[in-house]
Amino acid sequence: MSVDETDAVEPLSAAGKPLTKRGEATRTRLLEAAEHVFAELGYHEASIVRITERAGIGLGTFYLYFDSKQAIFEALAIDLNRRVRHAMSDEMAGATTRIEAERAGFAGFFRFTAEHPALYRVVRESEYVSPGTMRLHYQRIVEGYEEGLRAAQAEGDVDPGLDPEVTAWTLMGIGELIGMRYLLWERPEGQVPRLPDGVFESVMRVVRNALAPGEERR
Amino acid sequence: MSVDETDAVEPLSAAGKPLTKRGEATRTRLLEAAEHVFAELGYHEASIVRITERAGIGLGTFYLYFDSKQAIFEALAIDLNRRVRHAMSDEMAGATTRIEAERAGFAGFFRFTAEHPALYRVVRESEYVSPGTMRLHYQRIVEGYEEGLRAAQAEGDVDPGLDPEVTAWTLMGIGELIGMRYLLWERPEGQVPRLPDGVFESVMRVVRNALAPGEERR
DNA sequence: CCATAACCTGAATCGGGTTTCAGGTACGCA
DNA sequence: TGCGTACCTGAAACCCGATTCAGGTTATGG
Repeated sequence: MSVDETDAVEPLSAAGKPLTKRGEATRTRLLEAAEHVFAELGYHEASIVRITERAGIGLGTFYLYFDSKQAIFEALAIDLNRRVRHAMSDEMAGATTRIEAERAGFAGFFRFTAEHPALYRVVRESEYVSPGTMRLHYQRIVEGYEEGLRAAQAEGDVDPGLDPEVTAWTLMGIGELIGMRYLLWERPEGQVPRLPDGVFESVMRVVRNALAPGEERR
Repeated sequence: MSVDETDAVEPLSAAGKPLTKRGEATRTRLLEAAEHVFAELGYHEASIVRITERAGIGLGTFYLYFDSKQAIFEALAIDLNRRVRHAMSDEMAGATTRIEAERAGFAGFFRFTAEHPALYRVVRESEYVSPGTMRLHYQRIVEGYEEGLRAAQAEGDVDPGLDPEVTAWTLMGIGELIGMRYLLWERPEGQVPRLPDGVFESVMRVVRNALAPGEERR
């Protein structure tokens, strides 16, 4: 699951110039503020003023770092995408079988979702704000997934009759709706939620069934 | 799968008065126009003027039928929800085994999605416009689903180790992302798209694997 | 300790869309 | 054919926030 290739990160100003330490810090504060504000209010209710206020920065300063409201939204979406993919692949690092990898990947995804509800809010809303960005998000996740499934099929870990691309999309769909239902809808006042163990195990059972080759089942 | 109980439909004006034939027709034209306009532009880009123009109706008339832009959006979301559930349950009517029912339900869902891309656009965006409406949508679908799975477990058609609620959400997730990817992203210029057979069969294989009790697999 | 880049500021401009309102128009029943 | 009810209309009032701009402030290295 090649996560790093895609992600060259060098912070630039709106004009495309490289930034000094100070500038970079300001840019980061804007992105952090944007994560909270967009997550709380959604794109249209959110305003630049709120973002800059939360960042403790003057309104005009915003435009030194981003061309527009849409631009910071896209930057944030891409940043969240990079971070969730890293969260997943970090977690999967030690896995030996495919099902172990799936379990770890899902765990990483759910953990990240719990800690960063903005992921959902921003990615799902990007469909309306910046469709290309949304596609990028899903495609980047599916890519690695598909690759992993194909390899696991070669190993005999996964039902060889499954189409890796389609299967990758189904698995992503499972993660998406389960996360939405059990992590975003039931959010204990101000706490980071946790997927109930029973739910996680149930999901993994569905996934195991779906992928298992031959007749194994427990 | 009790679809009808939920759906009492009697068209009212914004003031809550019942409507004559003429009024009802106007209301319907507004909803139809809204379906297209919201699907094409999304909530915020869409404007009342565009909706009324498309409906061939004066701007002011709009407010005789709906309190606000948000109100027609919600009405449309609820209408689409009702229609997609009917599409699914109609298709499932003849099925005898659970897997047949799943196949039929998915087919109905995909057909409806292909014909009414507004379903996705509106339901997914309702998360930002009217969160309660979105939850209603998913919950209403899951409800019937869960019930069906429980019954199928009793019949021995479905792995008894699965949690019906969680499983219902995973299946809905599968449908959602597959529909998005293969029906909304690849939309032949102005034609109603169709899920490639290969994709449909692959999805059904995942579903069959996921639900199958014991060791059967083909 | 000065020069010069890099960075910061927020009042004012500007554009756009929802909603209201004051006044018509069509339909159907006596 | 007259009259009340239900329906229709679009110009203008109103609200709101993204973006610009003319001019400060801070850091750094010579």
